[in-house]
Amino acid sequence: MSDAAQKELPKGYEPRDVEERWRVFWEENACFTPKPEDPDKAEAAPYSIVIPPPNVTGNLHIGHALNLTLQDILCRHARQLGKQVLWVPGEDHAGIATQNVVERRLAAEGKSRHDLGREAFIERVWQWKEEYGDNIRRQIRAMGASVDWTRERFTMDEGLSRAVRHVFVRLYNEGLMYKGRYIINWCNRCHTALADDEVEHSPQKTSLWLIRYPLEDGSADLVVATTRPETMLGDTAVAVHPEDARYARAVGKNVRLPLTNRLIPVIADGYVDREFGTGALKVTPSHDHNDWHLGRKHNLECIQVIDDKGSMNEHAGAYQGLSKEDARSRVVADLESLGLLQEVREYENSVGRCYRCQAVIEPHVSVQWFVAVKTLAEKAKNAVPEQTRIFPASWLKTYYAWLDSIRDWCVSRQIWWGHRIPAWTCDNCRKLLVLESDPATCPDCGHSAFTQDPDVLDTWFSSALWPFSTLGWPDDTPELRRFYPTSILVTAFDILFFWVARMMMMGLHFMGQPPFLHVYIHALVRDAQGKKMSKSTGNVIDPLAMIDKYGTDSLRFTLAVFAAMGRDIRLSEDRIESSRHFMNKIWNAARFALMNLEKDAPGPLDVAAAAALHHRWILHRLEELKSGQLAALAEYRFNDAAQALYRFVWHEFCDWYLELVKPDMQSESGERAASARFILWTALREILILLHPFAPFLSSEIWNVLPGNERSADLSSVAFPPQRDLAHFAEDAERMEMLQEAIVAVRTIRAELNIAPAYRLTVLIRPADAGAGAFLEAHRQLIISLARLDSLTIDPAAIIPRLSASNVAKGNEIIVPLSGAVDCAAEVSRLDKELAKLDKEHAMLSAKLANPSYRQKAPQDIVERDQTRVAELRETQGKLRILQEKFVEGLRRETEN
RNA sequence: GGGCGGUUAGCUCAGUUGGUAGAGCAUCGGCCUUACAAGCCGGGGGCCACAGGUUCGACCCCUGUACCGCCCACCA
Repeated sequence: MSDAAQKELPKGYEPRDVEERWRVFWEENACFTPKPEDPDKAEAAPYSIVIPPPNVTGNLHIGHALNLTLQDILCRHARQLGKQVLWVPGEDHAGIATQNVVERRLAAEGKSRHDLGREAFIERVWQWKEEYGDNIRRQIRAMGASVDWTRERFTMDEGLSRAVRHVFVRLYNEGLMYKGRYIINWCNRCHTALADDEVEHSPQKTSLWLIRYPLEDGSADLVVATTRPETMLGDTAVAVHPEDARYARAVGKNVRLPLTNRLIPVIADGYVDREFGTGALKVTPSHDHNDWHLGRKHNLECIQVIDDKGSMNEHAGAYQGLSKEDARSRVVADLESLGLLQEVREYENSVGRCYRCQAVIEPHVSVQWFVAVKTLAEKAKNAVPEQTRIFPASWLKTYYAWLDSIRDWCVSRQIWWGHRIPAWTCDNCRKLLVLESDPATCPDCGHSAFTQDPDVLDTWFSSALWPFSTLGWPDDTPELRRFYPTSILVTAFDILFFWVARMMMMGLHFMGQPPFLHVYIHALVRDAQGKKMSKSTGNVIDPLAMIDKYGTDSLRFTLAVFAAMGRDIRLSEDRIESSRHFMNKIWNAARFALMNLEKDAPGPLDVAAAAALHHRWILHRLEELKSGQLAALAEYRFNDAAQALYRFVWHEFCDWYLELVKPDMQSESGERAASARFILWTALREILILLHPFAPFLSSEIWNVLPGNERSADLSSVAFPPQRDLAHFAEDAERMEMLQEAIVAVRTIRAELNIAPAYRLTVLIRPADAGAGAFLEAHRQLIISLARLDSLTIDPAAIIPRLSASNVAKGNEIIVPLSGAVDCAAEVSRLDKELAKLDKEHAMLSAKLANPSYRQKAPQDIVERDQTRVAELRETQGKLRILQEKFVEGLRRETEN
């Protein structure tokens, strides 16, 4: 940091000037690039995280910012604890999403992907990726993420593609990957199959049509209820409940399907809900998931009437060529004219939509590749919580429930952008070959012409391998040996199933160990309406705008301080602004310290024997902060850690300690100033270290100019400050409160009686006892300085002047003689108010203590504490009343004279 | 239908093992006290959703109710 060499800080903190220099510094010095085989680090514990790879298509949104912030806090903290840390960055190719984006671009040029052809289209997507992958890289970098860029990965890069093929082939050979005909979720717009969890359900107003299906023998009509009349053309049965008396006679007979005149059987199945609709269900195995299962069970024919573009096909007879929407109206109209439409009811059901493009999903029967997940899911389930712990644990149930109800995973997608399925068919003998490398000759017939399966794999297939594929698997690499399993996965709950559960399955199956020891599931950052932000809806907030306006550290600190476990964050700009205030506060505290410190590091001094009270106090509090932070971060209580830091730095270090230290600095005594300098320097130094995981830029910048540090001092490599045993300061720290209360008492009188802050008061203190008197006497300078006094008399026998405002603090009577024009009524009512407050507390406590069972059953220390408090209150009230009476009397004599 | 979470100051939210509540912003009063007006000092403001229960004692534990939100499964 050569150009930041002047050991002086500008007046306000300007993040923009500072941040970029540090990003460059960290990269140029390879600060976050661990060497797994470094003998010096052999003793260090490994700590690793793989980044949840953002989509190449998107911009980083505020949710990513939260995700990155939390991971970075953990990584930087782990480095401070002496661990060898690897954080692997990377991006996801996001099959459907990316293809959609590029296709939209092509559409703007009036072209479709088919105009380009597969090769050229994929080339086009790669170009897009190069452009936008860089965008995301810049944004991760902007957040200050301490990732190892030398190990950046992309789900479609060569190594990961190899891992994907390897996994596919092994699963196939193990019988866990199979090709089968099945009903799947089909998106007409994306023109591909989707996995069950890629379908989002939302309510929709529609109608329930009641249609009459005449029995073949003409004895009666069966009335079925449906929300999709157009699919009736593909009906192959009508199902009723086996115990439904209304339909008992119809079971086993046939009905004549209207509009087609096909005969279809009436079957009985317990699946049918007698209460719903008419209790008779039309069964269309080709176009409904439940009907598909029913059809399989009853060996029903499967007639597909809607094609993969959403139009009626040749099996739809007269309706062929119509869109499914047009077919619906025509079918309904035709039924009505035939008198077969009994009723139309208003109805609301939920309709499945594509999670990428929101188009309505059509159940569709086709040949797809599936992963048999039963055994994999079982392993994933059993590994939690013994091998992998989930935070917060409330997600356990959800995790188990999902794995319990999981169905085979449809992994083939009919798009072009993605990992091509490594399966070939021999052009000659039709043999299917599943291989890691392209086949040369057919093992059966010796021919060498093959056709590769045109489909690609689900994006989440490669994502599932991420924790080990990024470390070099299937090769046996030093990274893999050192850093697998990873320490923790940090992610939002919305991809718990898509991603986390599948990583667990694949990691356990292929590595024999779970992919991570801990999973921390953080909040979702929601928009102003509390709605989930998503790339496809476009309601995202650009964290870069916040960074630009308030600085990265402010954004990071805000996200951390609100990251309470298990609760969503609704982010607003004024919160980020208040974090900026905090950053600036620290900056100025540092400026003050630097003004008072000398060029070289002060000291050394025996901290455990620190002389003055305020030094002992701040050091003691600092130790408490340190152990608090260690505990909080170990349990992922980011908000607790950040909040404790905030309170300590602002309200203890700045509000009190810096003020207390001012007189030291001006002191004649060189020794006193020297020890103050050392403690100030020590406290600031450690504050910066504690702050660093949360605000890496600001802390680094200040660290860099702190006396005693080299010009290129790198805070990111500085260890967490060793803890000191300062338990013997605890009593001093407590007595500090007496001082603070006395000072506040004077300030309150000043404020409420409207005495100018600049006016130097004369104050008398009648101490509670000899001990308090000696104590206050010993620290009279601090009181004079912080309460802005002219003179201070500490004397148990001090005469109370006629007109004087007063307060009682820990039994000490604080008396401020008044002169000149004073608002006397204000003082009387102030004391009234004060007394009323004490009365209330006194009444509450004495009622409690009057209860015999309380005195009997409550823990002794609690009872004693209350008793002490009551005695204290009584004493304070007594003194305050006397002081008030004296004041009133003084007033009266004034007026008499 | 199943599961999860929420209800605390005007707003947005914290609250570690039960000992009657805190922050930020907002608000009121006073201050350019030479680190910081992005600041300092002081004040006001809460039957902790409601009803029961356990307990000496409940924001906290248990049961139920109301409203809000999310996830999963979906009755055609």
